[in-house]
Amino acid sequence: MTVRKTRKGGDATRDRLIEAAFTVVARDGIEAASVKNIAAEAGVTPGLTHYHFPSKDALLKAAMCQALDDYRARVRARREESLGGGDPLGAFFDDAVGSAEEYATFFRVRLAFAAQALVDPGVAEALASLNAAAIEETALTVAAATGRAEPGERELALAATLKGAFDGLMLAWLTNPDFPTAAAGQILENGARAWLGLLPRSQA
Amino acid sequence: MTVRKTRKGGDATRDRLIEAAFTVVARDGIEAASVKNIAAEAGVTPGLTHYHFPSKDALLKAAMCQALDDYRARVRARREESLGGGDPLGAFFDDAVGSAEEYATFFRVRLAFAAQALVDPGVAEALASLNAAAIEETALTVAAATGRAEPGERELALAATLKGAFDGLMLAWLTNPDFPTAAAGQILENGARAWLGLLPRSQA
Amino acid sequence: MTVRKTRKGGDATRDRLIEAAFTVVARDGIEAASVKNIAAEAGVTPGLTHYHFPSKDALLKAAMCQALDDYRARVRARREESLGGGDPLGAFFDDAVGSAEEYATFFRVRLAFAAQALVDPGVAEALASLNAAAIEETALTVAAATGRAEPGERELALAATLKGAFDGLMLAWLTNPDFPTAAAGQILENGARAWLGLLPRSQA
Amino acid sequence: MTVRKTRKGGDATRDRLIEAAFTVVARDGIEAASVKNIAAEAGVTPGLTHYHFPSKDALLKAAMCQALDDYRARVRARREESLGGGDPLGAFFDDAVGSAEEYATFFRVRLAFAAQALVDPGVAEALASLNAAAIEETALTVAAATGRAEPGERELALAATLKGAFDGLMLAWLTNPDFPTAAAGQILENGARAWLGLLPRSQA
DNA sequence: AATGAATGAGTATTCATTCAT
DNA sequence: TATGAATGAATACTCATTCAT
Repeated sequence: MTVRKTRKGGDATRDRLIEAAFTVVARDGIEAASVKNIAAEAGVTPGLTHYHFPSKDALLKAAMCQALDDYRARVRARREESLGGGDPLGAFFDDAVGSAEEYATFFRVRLAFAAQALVDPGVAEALASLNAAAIEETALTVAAATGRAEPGERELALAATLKGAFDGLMLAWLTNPDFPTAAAGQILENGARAWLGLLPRSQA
Repeated sequence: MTVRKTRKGGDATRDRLIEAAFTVVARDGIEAASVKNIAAEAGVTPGLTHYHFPSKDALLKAAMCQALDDYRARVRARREESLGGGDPLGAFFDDAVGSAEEYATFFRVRLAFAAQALVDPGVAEALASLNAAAIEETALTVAAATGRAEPGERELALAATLKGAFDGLMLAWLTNPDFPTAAAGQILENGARAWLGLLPRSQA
Repeated sequence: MTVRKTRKGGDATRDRLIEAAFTVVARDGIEAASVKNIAAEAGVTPGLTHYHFPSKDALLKAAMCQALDDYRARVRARREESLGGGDPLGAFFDDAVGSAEEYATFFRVRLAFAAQALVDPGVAEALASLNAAAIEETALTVAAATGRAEPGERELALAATLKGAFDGLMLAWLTNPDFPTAAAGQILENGARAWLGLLPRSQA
Repeated sequence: MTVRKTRKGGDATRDRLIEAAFTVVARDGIEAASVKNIAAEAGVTPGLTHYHFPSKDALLKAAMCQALDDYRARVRARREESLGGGDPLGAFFDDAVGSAEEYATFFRVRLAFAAQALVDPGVAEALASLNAAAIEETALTVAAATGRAEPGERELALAATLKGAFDGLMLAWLTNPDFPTAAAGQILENGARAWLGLLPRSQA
C-alpha cells in the first residue's frame, strides 16, 4: 500500500514532467525546452528529470508520443460522436475546419518534432508510427462515407492525403491568420468527394 | 577594378556563409546549425561570421530569405516554361508532384524555420512575406487556367490552399516514403478544378 | 542537521567565490577578474559560478559590498577601541595614518569599482550607499570630539571630507611610496580641528 | 612639401586617435575603450590604429600622457593668471573648488588609469612621473604663498597632500553630487595655512 | 596612409548530466 | 523520491592583431 502510494507519487511527477515538456514546447518552442525550463514548469528540480527519464531526449519523445496519442483519441471521439449523422465526410471536414484553434496546440508540438524527425531517425520512426495510427483513424471515417466496413487502399490514400494536407493548412494558418480556412476546406472536400466518386456536398 | 576585387572577396565569403548555413540546416537540422559548424562548412573561422553578419540569427535569416527567394524563382521559371501549353493547371500539378525530390531540400529548410516562426515574431514576419510572394506566383498560374489576366480573390484563395496543402504533403512524404504522392496530387487537382468550375482533367 | 550540512557546503562555496573575487580584483585588477580566474582562485569550475550568482557582475557586486562592509566594520571596531581615550579625533588620525598598509587592500578593490561607478549607474548606486554608511561611521567619531551625542551637519561635512581626502591620499600613496603620509595627516588634522573650533593637537 | 603634407595628414590622424581614446575612456569607461570603439570615434578603420601605434596599450598610454599634460598646462595657466593677486593660496583653492566641473573629465580618465596603475607597473611609472610634474606645479603656488622663490620640502609635502586630497574629493564628488565641496575646500585650506604658519584666510 | 578581410584566443553564459545526501 | 551542488563541454560573440591590397 505505502509502496503503491509512493509509486503513485512518482508516476504523478513523471506525468507532470511530460505535460510540462508538452507545455513548454507548445508555448516557447523546442529551443526553449531545456531540462531547467521543463523542470521549472513542472515545479521540480532539474536533477529529478534524470530519475524519471534516462535523458532529455527520452522525456521529449515521451511528450511527443503522449501528445500525438491524445490527438488521435480526440479524432476518434469526434468520429464516434458524428457516427449517427448521414454524412460522415461532411462532419469530418466541418470538424477539421471548425476546430482548427483546438488542434493548434497539438500541431505546434508536432511541428517542432517534425523538424527534428528530418534529422533524427529515432524521432522519425516514432513520429511515423504515431502518424500512421492517426491516418488509420481518419481512414475509418472515409470508409464510412463510402459504406465500406474496412478501409481499402483508395480510402487509405485519401486519408493520408487529408492528414497531410490539413497539416499543411494548419501550418499556413498558424503563420498567417488571414489564411482562407473555409475556402481551403471546400477545395479539399470537393477533391475528396470526387476521388471517392461522390457528388459534391451541395448537390448531395 | 582592384577595389572591386577586394570587395568581391568579402562578398564571396558572405555568400559562402549563407550557402553553408543553408546546407547545414538542410542536412543536419537547425539544432546543428551552430556558428562553428556553419563556419566549418564554409571553410572559414567562426569569428569571421560576426564580421559579415551581426549575429547568428541574422545569418540564418539571410539564408532563409535566399532559400525561399530561390524557391520562388524556380516556381516562376517552371510556370514560364509551361506557359505555351494549353493546360497551365495540369502542368503545375505535374511539376509539383513530379519534382517533389527537387523541392525537398528547400522544404527541409523551410520547415526548420517554420518551427521557429511559431515562437519568434521576427522570423514569422520574414517567412510570411516570403510565403506571400510564393503564393502570388502560384496565383498567376491559377489565373491563367481560368483565362484571367489578374488573379482575383478566388484565385488567391486557391493558390494559398495549394501552397499550404503541398507543404503538408511534402512534410508527410519526407517522413513517410510510402506516401501516395500521385493520389494526393489527383485529389488536390480535382478539388482545385471543381473550385474553379472547370471539368476534371480526364474529361477535359 | 544534515540538511544544514548540505546548505552549508553551498554557502561555503558561495563565500569562497566572493572572497576569490575580492582577492583577484585586489591582486590583479578588475580586468583580470574573469569568471575563469575567479573560479580558479576559488578552486571550482567556471560553470559553478553561474549556479551561485546570476552573472559575473552580480558576483563582483557581492564582492564589493562585502569588502566595503568589512571595511566599515573595521573602522567601527577601531572607533570603539579608542572610545575611552580623551582625544577621539587624534586617535582617528593616528589610526588612519598608521594603518594605511592595512586599509590598502580594501582601497585597491574600492578603486577598481570607483572607476566602474563612473560609467555603470548600478555600481554607482551600490557604492554610494556603502560609502554613506562609512561616512556616518566617521561622523560618530567627529561628534565625539566635540562632545555631541549626534553628528550635526557640520560633523557630517567634515566626515565626508575626511573620507574623501583619505581616499585620495591612499591613492597617492599607493602609486608613490615616497608620499609624505605623516605630513598629510597633520595637515588634514589641523584643518579638521580648525573646522570644529578646536585647538591644534600640539597645543591642546 | 607633398611629403610633409602626407605626414601632416598622418599626424592629424594620430592625434584624432589619441583624442578619440580620451573621449571614449572619459565617456564610457576603460572597459568600453576597445580598438573598434576608439577607431569608430575617430572615424577611421580599426586596422589603422596599428599603423600609428604598436598596440592598443600604447595608444591608451599616449592618451593618458596627453590628458595629464593638458591638465598640468591648465593648472599652470591658472597659476600664472592669479600671480598678480595678493593671496596665491586663496586663488588656488578658489580655482580648485570652483572649477571642479571643468577638471572632472580629466579626472575620469585619470581614475581609469589609476586603477590600472595598481596592477601594471608600466602604467604606474608613467602616471607617477606625470603626477610628480603636476605636484611641482602646485608647489610653486605654495612657495609663492610663503614668499619663497623655490619650494622646499615643506612646500612639496603640502603640494603632494593637496593634489592627493583634491583627487579624493573629486572622486567623492563625482559619485555623490551632494558632496559638501565648499566645506571640504575650507577644511583643506585651513589645514594648509596652519601647516605653513599662516593665519586663516578670514583673519588674514 | 588607409581599408577590409581574416584569424585565434578570449569572454560570459547555458546546458545535460551526475552524484552524494 | 527528491534536492542542491558540481562538472565539463558547448554556445554565441568580442577582441587585438595581422596582412594583402
